[in-house]
Amino acid sequence: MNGQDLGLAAVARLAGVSTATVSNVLNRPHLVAPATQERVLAAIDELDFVPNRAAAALRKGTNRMLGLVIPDIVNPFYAAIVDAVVEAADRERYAVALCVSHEDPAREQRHFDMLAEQRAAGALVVPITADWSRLSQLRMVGAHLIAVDRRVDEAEACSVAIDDVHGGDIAVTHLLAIAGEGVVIVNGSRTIVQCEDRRAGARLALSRAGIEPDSLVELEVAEMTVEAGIAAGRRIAETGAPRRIFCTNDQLAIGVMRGLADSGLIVPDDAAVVGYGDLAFGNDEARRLTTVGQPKHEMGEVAVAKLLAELREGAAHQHSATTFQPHLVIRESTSR
Amino acid sequence: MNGQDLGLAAVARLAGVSTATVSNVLNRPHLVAPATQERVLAAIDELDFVPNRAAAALRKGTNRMLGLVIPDIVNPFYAAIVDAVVEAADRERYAVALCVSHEDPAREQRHFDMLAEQRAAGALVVPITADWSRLSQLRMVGAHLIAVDRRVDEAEACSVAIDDVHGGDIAVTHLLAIAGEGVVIVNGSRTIVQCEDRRAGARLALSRAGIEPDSLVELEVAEMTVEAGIAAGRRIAETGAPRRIFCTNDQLAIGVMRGLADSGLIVPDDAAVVGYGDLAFGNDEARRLTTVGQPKHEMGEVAVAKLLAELREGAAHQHSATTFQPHLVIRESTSR
DNA sequence: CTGTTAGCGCGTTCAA
DNA sequence: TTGAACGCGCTAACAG
Repeated sequence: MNGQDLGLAAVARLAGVSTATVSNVLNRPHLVAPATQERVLAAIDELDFVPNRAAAALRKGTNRMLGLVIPDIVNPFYAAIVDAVVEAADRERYAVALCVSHEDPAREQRHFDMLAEQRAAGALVVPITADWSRLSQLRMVGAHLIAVDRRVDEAEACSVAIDDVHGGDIAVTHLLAIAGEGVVIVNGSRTIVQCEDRRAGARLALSRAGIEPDSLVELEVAEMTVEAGIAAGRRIAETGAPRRIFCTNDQLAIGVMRGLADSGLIVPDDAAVVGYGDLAFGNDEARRLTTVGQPKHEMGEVAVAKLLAELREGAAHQHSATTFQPHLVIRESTSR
Repeated sequence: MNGQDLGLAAVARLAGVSTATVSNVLNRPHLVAPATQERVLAAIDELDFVPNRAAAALRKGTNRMLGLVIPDIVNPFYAAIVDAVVEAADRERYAVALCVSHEDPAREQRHFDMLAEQRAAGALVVPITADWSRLSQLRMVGAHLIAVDRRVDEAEACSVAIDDVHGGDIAVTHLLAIAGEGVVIVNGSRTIVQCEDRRAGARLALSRAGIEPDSLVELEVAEMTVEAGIAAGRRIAETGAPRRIFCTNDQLAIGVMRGLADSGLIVPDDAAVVGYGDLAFGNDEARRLTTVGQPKHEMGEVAVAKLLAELREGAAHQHSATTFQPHLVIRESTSR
């Protein structure tokens, strides 16, 4: 056990072969005679040889590493994506450089620069703005990019995203099957794409059911938090708004149920509530909430798969955009 | 804007200087005359030159990258640590290679191998076993290791950890100041170090108050979940156990409050409950829960600081173990 | 202050 | 099937 690091050469010397042969047993074992292989492996073991990826990266111009750029790691939605990506990458022996942009474009830019300098083979990115051109520097050095949780023109790049319109659709379609009149949506700002899409889906569901979409009662909240949900729930109870309620995330839904309870309205008896996200919070209210589940893990896995495919295919590669369909997770909050 | 990558040499040629000078303006600008610097920077800009870290890493034998090995990323406790680490590393222009061991030693080993091959400058690791010797391979290639959330002998390595004994102590000391008789602890398996430590702290608090530690009523649960907490809460209500309750994590505490409520016992009027962790769940029950807060962010930051210090100091470095003191976050669940 | 030079460890020709 | 030799892009001496 020595701490020195003489590289292939030392191994080659000990095994009585050339460095090329050592390199071959490591990377293209089929080209080396079994006997030689064994000798080399023994030498590697003997010397505790650890291949130097930096040298390989320099030589090959690309590194067995990929970047993952997300806006926030504490958010369980992104955490789930990170989990999936890291696992898929690990399976293929890729390192994952995690970058958290915190919604700061300058920081995001620095991350791209860094990944470019590392000669990362590619990057999975949840961009904080729609300005895809900022990603050009990564492109330049041959890195490949996949947009995650964002749909991007197939001329630009591969992307994976979740169909939020469909999510809103199935949520409200489900509500419409429950006895009652009218539907209310508790939504965040419509400037957020996801919020707008979920709303569009809700209206679509109404239309399909032969109901005027404008009859949808809309409650917009500034922050999509439990607190805002509570306030919304109270307002719904007080104003006699519809008792079939679609909340565009789970926190809002949990809050709404509380707000309703404050006014003596019990879910699901007096009202039906659907949330969105199906995030694993530590409480069991979430376990009672009917919600729209997103295939986060699958999205992460496919993102990695797309990236690796793009690397493999080279110039022949055709970008593709995959959209995942969310699914309804039916639980107590709508069981009447 | 070309996609080619001719390196320092191209920049040097365009700026009419040598490669060494270009390298200097990048890494030691103070050694270069301002005028020259400007010319070089202009050339860099002109060619969209992106330095190649792999080459630098090869040359220097170490990479501006550090590994972060954790058991689980979906767990908000680790997510918070990742957040802190990534931010601190980013500030120093270090890339962070995230590895998730999923409690699998073989996988953890692969991660270490990979980090060694990448010639990561160091790694922060939450080891899944106490077998510190397995980390020797990383050591060998000059990587430096910091143990996170684990206390390690200072002869071995630097470490950062949280004093769970103290956490149990302050939790129960707080409970003892509330009117009532006896204390019950709802705890996970004592084979888990954290659980055992929190219990020890609880007993310590009793002793200090002149109470026989064995009077502590102990409820052990198999899984530290909300469900288990509910069951425990019911049991407490039924058996007339003490109404001053210390739960060794927040999920248990939330469950206990529910279980008590099922039997008509209202917190804080009929019982006082303290949790542990102060994790940001999406519900506001957590916002009402008195709990033991852990300085997760600080721990992550200090871990990075220790690593960078170790890198800077070289052979002169003395390992150190820092223990963070948790603090009580007093909220409604104990306000009587 | 700047240029010259010599590798860092590896992968990949091309010959043998 | 194996070996010799070159160079990937950069940094660190050292010289000027």
